[in-house]
Amino acid sequence: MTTITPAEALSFMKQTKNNQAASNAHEDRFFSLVYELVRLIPYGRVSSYGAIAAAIGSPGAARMVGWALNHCSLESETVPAHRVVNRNGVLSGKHSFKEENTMQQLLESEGIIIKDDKVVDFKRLFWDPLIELSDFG
DNA sequence: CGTCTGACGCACG
DNA sequence: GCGTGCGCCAGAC
Repeated sequence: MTTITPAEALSFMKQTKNNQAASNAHEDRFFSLVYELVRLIPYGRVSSYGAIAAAIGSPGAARMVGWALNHCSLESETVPAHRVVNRNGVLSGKHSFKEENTMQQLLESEGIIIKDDKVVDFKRLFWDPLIELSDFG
């Protein structure tokens, strides 16, 4: 696995933006970028599919982010996929984890309160790559 | 091929 | 604030 710094992530993001024409390369990077970016979500914080998609230069590809995380759940050991929820803070991906309540337990173990499959105080805990990483640009 | 189905998100009423 | 409809793109069939 490759652990990257926020600054490197920003660099990736910009590269992706410029490479939108090269669909193959872009497609290859899409998965990697999703994983790299998700790894950057701090402990005890959460982000959304749409935010991740937008951050890697593919706004509107939120479904692809979810698809990438699900289809390649092999990386679940190294990618904190449980920290990615939908735009409402709902744990829409909980069914793809090992147990029905695995995702919730992982989040709760980080101090995040979950009620009715929804992150309590989601607004405050939300981590937007485009905003949080801009400090390093 | 056409169609349906998603770990989604936005516009609209 | 909530339900509905639609756009989105990739895969399954």
